[in-house]
Amino acid sequence: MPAKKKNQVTTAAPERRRELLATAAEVFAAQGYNATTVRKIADAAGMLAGSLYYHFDSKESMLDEILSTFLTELWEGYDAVLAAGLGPRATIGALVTESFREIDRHRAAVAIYQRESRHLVDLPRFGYLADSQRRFEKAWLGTLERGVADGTFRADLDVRLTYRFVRDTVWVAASWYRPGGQHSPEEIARQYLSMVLDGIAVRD
Amino acid sequence: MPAKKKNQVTTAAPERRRELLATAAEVFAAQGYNATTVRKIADAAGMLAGSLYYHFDSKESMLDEILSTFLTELWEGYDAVLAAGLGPRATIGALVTESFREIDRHRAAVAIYQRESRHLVDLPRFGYLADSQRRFEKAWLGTLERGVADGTFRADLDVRLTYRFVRDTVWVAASWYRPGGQHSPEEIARQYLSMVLDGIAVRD
Amino acid sequence: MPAKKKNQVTTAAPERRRELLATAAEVFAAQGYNATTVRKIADAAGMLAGSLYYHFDSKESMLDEILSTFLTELWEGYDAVLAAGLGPRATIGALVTESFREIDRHRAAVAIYQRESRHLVDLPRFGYLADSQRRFEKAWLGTLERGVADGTFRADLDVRLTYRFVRDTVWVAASWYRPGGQHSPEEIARQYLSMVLDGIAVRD
Amino acid sequence: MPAKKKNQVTTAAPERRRELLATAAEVFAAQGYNATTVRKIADAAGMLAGSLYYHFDSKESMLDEILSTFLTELWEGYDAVLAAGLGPRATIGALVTESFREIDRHRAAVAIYQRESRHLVDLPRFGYLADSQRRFEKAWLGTLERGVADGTFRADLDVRLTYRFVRDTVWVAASWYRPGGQHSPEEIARQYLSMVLDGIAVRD
DNA sequence: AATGAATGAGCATTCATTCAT
DNA sequence: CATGAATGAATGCTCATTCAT
Repeated sequence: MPAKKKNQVTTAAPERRRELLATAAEVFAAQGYNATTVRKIADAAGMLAGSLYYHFDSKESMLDEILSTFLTELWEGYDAVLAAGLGPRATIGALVTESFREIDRHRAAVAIYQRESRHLVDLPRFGYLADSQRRFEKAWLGTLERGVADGTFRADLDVRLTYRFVRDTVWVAASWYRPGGQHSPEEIARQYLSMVLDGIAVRD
Repeated sequence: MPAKKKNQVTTAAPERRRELLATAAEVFAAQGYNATTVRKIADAAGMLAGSLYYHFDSKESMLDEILSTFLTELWEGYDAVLAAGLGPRATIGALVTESFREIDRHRAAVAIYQRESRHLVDLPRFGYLADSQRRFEKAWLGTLERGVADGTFRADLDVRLTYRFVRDTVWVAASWYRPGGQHSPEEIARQYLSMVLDGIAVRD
Repeated sequence: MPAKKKNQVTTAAPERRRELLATAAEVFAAQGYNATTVRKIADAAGMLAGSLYYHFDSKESMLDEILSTFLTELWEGYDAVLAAGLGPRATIGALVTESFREIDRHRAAVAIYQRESRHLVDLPRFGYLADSQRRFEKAWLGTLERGVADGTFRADLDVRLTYRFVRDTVWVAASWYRPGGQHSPEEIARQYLSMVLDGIAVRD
Repeated sequence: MPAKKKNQVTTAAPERRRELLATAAEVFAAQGYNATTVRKIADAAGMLAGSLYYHFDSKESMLDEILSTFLTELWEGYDAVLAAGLGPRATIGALVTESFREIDRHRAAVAIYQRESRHLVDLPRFGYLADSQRRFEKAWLGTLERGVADGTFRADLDVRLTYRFVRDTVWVAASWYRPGGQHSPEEIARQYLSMVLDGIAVRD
């Protein structure tokens, strides 16, 4: 969705570009977008601040590219799950698992998204964030409602509240998750699903 | 904007201070601490930027006072719960309920805390944040472990993971909760507890 | 020379005014005029910054009154010396002695004068500083020239250089002189005169 | 304003730094450190205020570099004199001459030093000023004492008073001295020495 | 591709001053 | 006389961005 303008040299090392974006994403995630100066990114990349402008139009366009790349990949995964025609419980399970895989792959982008998306949504350039949020809500809320309708999920809970609960529960994990830790994304997904679906209390 | 006639001389000053802090907290919560300029706070308070310095030493000291006031009140509530000698399940219930009450009373402070505490911890001035986090973990993790030991909570889940799950689940609500909405803090607490303890799936 | 305007209440405690000016002079001398905030003066006087404006029009008018009071008194002393019709050597001696007496009485004012007069001269309000400097130069330089003419002072020295030498030698003492120290002003004057007139080397 | 064509690449940078420091020193000397705004320095250098921060960390670090550069050079000269093993009278002569040469070379730095060193000494960063003052006193006072002991200088004068007299007499000259004037530093030194050593009065 | 140097807008903070009470 | 609260201009400094080399 974000347009890459002014890049006359499309053939020039897209590899370098990806490296620089990964570096920028780490710094954004660690310090926050606003608190991250272009100089810090440049330091981390071993160059001078001005040199970054050869590769990117602006600090904002780096953020844009980081977030849009992440969301594009996220939706590839989600769309595959949603197209599989699974039942409500299996769909929730697959979405949660897919989400933790994305957290594993794009930890920095997810952390940035969590922290910054609320105010970015207002900028025209980041309109796709709002689109994504709408699709996101539709996918999760719809699945929950289908599950309530067919008796898979409890009918005595407020569905919107439940949606927020499940959504937050998953994504907030990006704030403490570190790739390569003791739990694999799939293992974390399994435990989270178990808690969300069956609760933490022992059954009577 | 809130028109408060000046009280009988002696109570006037701390009242103004509280008003200004409430204003600042709203702006910090809405825009983030770094992105909030002193001018924005002053605008919201109907005065000029420099005038704020008659009441406060610095922007940072406003943040400090907002957070420390909130944490002081939070711990009054938590300490009362922990001193009550309840069982694990009732303790978790009371902590969750108390937490949502605090979110109701200090929504802005909680949102600020969520967004900023990670990097503030490094500043000596905000050392009490680290103290609070330690006590927090001890209270929640301890209660969960007691519950696993006495058979209240499931033993097949990773306790640290469960701790994070419950903790985040509760506090992240500050990002969407709006006081005066359709659910009271107690109602939200009840639904959250029901999800966390018993799960969202219908029991077989 | 500086006009005291807007003091409707001329009968009101001139004593208090003098106290406040003495306080201000000490702070100006210790920290420099620019680095002295009105609040520091008020602190030293045991009141709030705004309250000083009941007594004085501005920070600058305090400075004005301090310097003009000092110069008025200085010229009373100098004029008496110059009117006495002494010879060049006795005149220089009397001027030096009188100068150290002024340093003793107005140490703060002298220190302020030394530090600030150069740039104050440019302000219309402080035009009397330039007048004073001209009269000063005339008195000292004239006396030196008379002394050279009548064989009292050496003719092989540049008179202007000698003038600056004697002038600086005396006044710079205000930067280290502390009233009530081990040397009286008269004793310091005697030693200074001895050095300036006869030199520090032992005569062959 | 001083048009220097860019040197052969490598020498360019430190040259610019030196130019900017010279400009800053002139403004500091003319207006006082506190009264000098960064914008004034920038104006004098033909750039914007913010641009100075590409070259220097802060206004204070400019002052620091100006003073430490001056003191380093001063002590090179003084140390050479002190190491020469001259008698007291020749040592005083050489020190005075060297001092006027430094005033000639670093007029602005000397004026700044005179005006600001008293309060700068308290800042840890400027601790070297106190060191320098101690060495300074040791060099001059020691030489005077040696001179009194061997009969070169008068024994009837207070040595500390004499020290202050000689010290101030020399350095205060920086406040009126203009390089390129009618007297060379050496000529001024000769006249000063003649006055200090032999006095301005004609010998009986 | 990258550097060095500069721009210009904006920021937190200070401070002399004002004024109703 | 003095206070408490505010003003508004200025200050040192930061930072995204530009651009000639």
